[in-house]
Amino acid sequence: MNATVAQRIVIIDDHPLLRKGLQQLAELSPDIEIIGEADSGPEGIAMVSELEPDLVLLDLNMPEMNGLEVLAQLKSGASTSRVVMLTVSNAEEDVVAALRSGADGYLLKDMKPTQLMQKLREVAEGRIALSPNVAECLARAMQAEGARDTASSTLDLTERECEILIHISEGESNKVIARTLSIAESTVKVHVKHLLKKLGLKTRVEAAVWAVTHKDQF
Amino acid sequence: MNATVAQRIVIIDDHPLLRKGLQQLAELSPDIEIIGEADSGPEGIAMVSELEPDLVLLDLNMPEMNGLEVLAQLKSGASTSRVVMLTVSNAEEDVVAALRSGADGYLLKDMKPTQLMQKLREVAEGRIALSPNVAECLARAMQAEGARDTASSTLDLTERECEILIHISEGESNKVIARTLSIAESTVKVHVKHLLKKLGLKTRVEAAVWAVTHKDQF
DNA sequence: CCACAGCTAATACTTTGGTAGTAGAGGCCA
DNA sequence: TGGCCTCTACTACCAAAGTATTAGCTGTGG
Repeated sequence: MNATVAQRIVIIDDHPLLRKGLQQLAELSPDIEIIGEADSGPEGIAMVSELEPDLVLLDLNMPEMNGLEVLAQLKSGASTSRVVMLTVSNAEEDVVAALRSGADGYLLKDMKPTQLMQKLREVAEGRIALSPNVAECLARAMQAEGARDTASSTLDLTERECEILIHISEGESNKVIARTLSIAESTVKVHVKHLLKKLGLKTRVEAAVWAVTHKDQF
Repeated sequence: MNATVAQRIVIIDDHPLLRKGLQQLAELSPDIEIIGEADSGPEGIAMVSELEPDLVLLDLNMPEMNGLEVLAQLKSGASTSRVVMLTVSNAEEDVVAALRSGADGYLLKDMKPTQLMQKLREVAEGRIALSPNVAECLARAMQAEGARDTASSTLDLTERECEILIHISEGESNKVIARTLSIAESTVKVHVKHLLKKLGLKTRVEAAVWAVTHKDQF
């Protein structure tokens, strides 16, 4: 293949210790060369646009700027670098979000060093690198998504309904909601009835629980 | 001081990369020697009882066996090793729990290597090592604790009340709860009234929200 | 201009929730 | 044994929630 030239890699990770570990590992692999390290998102983005590495290893959990944001910026910019997430989180949401945002791989930090190097070589060949667990995780996410599509799909609450749903989730009664919004209680009831129908629920208690567990997505 | 002999250290952490980083670091410090590595709690406990290191570096988030459990076992056993948590989490609860369980330090993995080494030397001198942020975190925890003592303090729901609270948080009506528990609706009402009083709430909606946000702690 | 969607409001009615007080059965502990 | 707690259950009453129907007022878009 194209193993004649070493892969040029940039690491974006706020953990110096982990960066040291990767460096040491790279020294043992002639086909892999670490040409830059950044310990924050913004710094990493700058470095990537300057060095144009073949591969970016990107941590998900960083202070200041989230890894997913960094990923989005890298992928929306002019860079042609491939980006592999290297993180401790194998939470479904993170995996799915990363891949949706165009990540070229998702590896967990608890991999064995030799496995990790192997995966990086696979990425160089154009493949998508996934830790073993992550594949399973993806499968579950797909299942969950399927279930969701059959059930809900209609999350088109009006502004007013959203507003009232929030008040419900704070334990307020129709009367109180009416007072704080300066409308009649009967009006609040109408909105409540509508939002219950739209969410496929039967009582405000279910609505409250739904609201707190699905916080941001409505 | 007693810097004539190198500190003998055991690392318990499931991240090989991080262990490599620490090793490399230790090679540069003549007064620190890593005599063992374990990538799981049980393995680590066995290793500590065998090697009797001066210091144990212990990760908090590990599969199989939680770092706090490992800490508890180490501290309850015959070992005289000092134990320092080395982790990514600076969540208040974790810090507080670790120190309560007898940890001799709490360091974050995003420390600079030189700082880390310095902290380890401090531990050797009998001091408690804390990452800068952690101290602030502790202060907040203490404040929160004070507030809690004045406000709640009475989380002594009976088994039945807990059970019913869970059903409420799943949106079930008193009637349904009664049927599934095979008791009268009037009895359910009694339990609901009691748990509302104990939690200082007014409606089942508030109770439902409280339950989902405080999930495990009741 | 008309149709449509969203917000408003009212009335009337049923169901559910929450409070208060009383009370019996069983377990636990001093 | 007597006191205390938990779980059970009832009655009666009032407040809150939810349903159904009707309807006026806006603004947007075909």
